[in-house]
Amino acid sequence: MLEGKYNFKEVENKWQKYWQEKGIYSYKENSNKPTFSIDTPPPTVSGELHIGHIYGFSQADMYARYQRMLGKNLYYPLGFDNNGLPTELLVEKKKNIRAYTIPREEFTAIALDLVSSYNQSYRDMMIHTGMSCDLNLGYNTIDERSQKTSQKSFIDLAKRNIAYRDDKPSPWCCKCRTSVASAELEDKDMESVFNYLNFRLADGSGTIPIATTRPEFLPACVAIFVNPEDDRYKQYVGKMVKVPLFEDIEVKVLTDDKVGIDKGTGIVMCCTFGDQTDVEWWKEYGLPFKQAIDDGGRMTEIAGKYAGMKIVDARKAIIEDLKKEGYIYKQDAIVHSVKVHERCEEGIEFLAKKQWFIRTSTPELKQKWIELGNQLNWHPESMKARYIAWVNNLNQDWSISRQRYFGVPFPVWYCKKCGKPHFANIEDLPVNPLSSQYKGKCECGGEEFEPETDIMDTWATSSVTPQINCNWAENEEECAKKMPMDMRFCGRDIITTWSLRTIIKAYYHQNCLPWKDLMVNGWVMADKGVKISKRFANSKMGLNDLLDNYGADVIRYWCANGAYGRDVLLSDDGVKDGYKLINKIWNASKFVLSFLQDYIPAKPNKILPMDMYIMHKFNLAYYATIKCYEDVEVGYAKAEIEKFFWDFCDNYIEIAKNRLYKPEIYGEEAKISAQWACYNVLLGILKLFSITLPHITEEIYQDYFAKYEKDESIHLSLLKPIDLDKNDNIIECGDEVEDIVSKIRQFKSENKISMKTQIDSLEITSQNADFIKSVDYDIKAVGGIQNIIINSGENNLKFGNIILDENN
RNA sequence: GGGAGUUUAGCUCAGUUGGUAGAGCACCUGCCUUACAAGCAGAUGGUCAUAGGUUCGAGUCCUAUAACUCCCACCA
Repeated sequence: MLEGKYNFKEVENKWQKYWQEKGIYSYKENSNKPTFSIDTPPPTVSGELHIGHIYGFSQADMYARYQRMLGKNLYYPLGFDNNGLPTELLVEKKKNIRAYTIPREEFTAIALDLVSSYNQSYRDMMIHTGMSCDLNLGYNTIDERSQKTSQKSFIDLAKRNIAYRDDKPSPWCCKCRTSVASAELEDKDMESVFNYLNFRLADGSGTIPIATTRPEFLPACVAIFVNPEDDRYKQYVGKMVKVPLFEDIEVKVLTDDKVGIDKGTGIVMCCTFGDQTDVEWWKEYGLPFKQAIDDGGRMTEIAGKYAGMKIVDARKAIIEDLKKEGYIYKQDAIVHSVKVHERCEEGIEFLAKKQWFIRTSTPELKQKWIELGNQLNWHPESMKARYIAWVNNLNQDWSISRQRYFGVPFPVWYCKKCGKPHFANIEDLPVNPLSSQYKGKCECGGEEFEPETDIMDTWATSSVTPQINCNWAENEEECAKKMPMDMRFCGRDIITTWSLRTIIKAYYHQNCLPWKDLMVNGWVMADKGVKISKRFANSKMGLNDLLDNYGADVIRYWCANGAYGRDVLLSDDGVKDGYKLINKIWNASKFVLSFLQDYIPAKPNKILPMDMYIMHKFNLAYYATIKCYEDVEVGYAKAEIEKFFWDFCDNYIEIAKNRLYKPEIYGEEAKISAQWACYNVLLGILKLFSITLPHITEEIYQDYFAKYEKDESIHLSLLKPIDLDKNDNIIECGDEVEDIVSKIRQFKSENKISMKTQIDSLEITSQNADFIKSVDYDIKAVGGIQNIIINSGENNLKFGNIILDENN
């Protein structure tokens, strides 16, 4: 029997253990139930989980629980993304080491060790927040199965010439010492200086003005551009110009309409490579290649006396010298936005290095991605527009190689003689080319091979999670049967990366969609415009504190907030809201069940009108709630059942309790009727609430209902409406009774008297006089009315005298 | 510059196919009522960002404008 105050800590802990021990959420391999498979996004192991993760996960978990309670067998794994740069950076930070300074095996060992302790804490947190994934189905993106899948994917694509190797210039982070994909870049406003330089014409006939923020690129200057329409500079086109400080370099003045006439001086220097435009010009005009900056962000040999300096130091020194030599005629301080690497916020450079790319950006392919995007069910629908817009703007192939250490190696060796790549056998995967040899000969006769030292970007693995889940690496037939998976959820920030790339891989490998439905959740904002992130992990709003102060059910209640896909502002007040509901559920259940202790549920011969009414009203709420879940609107669903629940407490229980308390007055039959209604409605409410609030509902279910309902857990029970005969007017009539009760309360409130104060008479005129007559005992009891007179006619109430208690 | 989103009560947000503006919180007035004062009952509060248009009728549809947010492009 439920007693005392609700102790969420004890209760949540108890059932979390029970669910794990009993395997309540386990996937049943040989079940005859239909499977519902979820491609859970493996959270990136890069620090602490925060409320932002839980927000997206718990909303998806609610949809998963809904599917489970429709009788489906859930394939609902929880993987972890723990390879690649984010994890490597975490290891470097936590262990205070730099990956490139120690042997790779050593670093990997340290990383694996750290990763496993983080996995454990992530898993625990998922359990503590009431997630219903099957932890036995998990994977790590660094484990053997994932590596095998990623490598197989790579070999498959490379052999079909969909993956290719090229040394086209691509974004490079000098701090992380690796190439990065353009999708991993962010804009950041930086203070800088616009330097106006006079370049001298080679024929000594004068100077031309050029403005630059990056004078350290002068040694890599390969051309000068003006706009062909710019009359000011027409006479210089085709002339040679000496590069300041590097006078023996002479470059030609060319024209291109990408040059903005009113930007800077209207004359641009093209260097290899200051930015994306330089790359394009270099390609288009076949300009020479000069590398001024190395992997680590230092000046190269060609920078002469500046060689070896860091970029910023070289810039300072060069500006000094330019001033000394009289090249600078003006300097303007500006703030401009520059591309930075999202992981470390360091400005990126463009370096030409051999990288592996996957073809994604031809017009035909883009058309395909859009077609596939249109076949996918997006929740909410509006998120599709972001995807389509992104695909339309795709202009670069996807670079997948990274010059880092902790990740999936490329299973490839290059012939030392001709450079041709040779791939590992699929059966041998996973393979690390650094620790194994290529066994074979090259067509050119070469017998010596060089292993690839790069690793794959984390996205190259994260984009094959459906294939990992569906066992593609081991059994292609099984995978073909299982794909597309039913559902995937992710944050709106990774529509462009994770979703698109997973769609691309599924298309290339299985020629189908990776999933049927995609749920895209919004962000938790710490403040207007500030996304919550790991920085907030240890704040008052950190997960541990929230769990400690409020418990998982309250947090989940908060997560089921409003329209799906919207951002939400985190505030203490907002989180508190759920506490009230939990408390109410506890008290109402405790109260109702106290009248059901000696009751054995069975349909009674006679069901009283208001009892019939509340069951019909529950069914209405039931269907409304189900409709919301069908629409993947977990917040609306919660709101629907919650609305009904408060109505049930404040109106129905108030009516029923008189009959439950006093069978000697109202009769045993009236009590049994109310018990039947209470049993069914409370059970129904708990089941629907169990999706949002898995702990308190399980506690109440196990305390009372389990012995009759026989399900091992409320979470394995089936959602269903109460079995009732059709009854057309019951809702209208019952609502009118509630309305009359409400008016009685209003009357008492206006007269500032207690609700229990008696009124000697009430004259009710109603269009449903017969129904009102049939429940007059309920109205009398709940309203404290001594005599009721009921007439047929236009709805109206006439109150008699208030009977004042002389003791007051 | 291109695209997407947002703008409704003091705050956080709902508002389906056009038909009398809603909830929770806060505030105010009452109520110890044999589950719950973390409760109950009731009241106050809105030119639905602005300006036009379509319509018998617009928070909702159309056009324009403004502010904020995000994505992309540009950032010499």
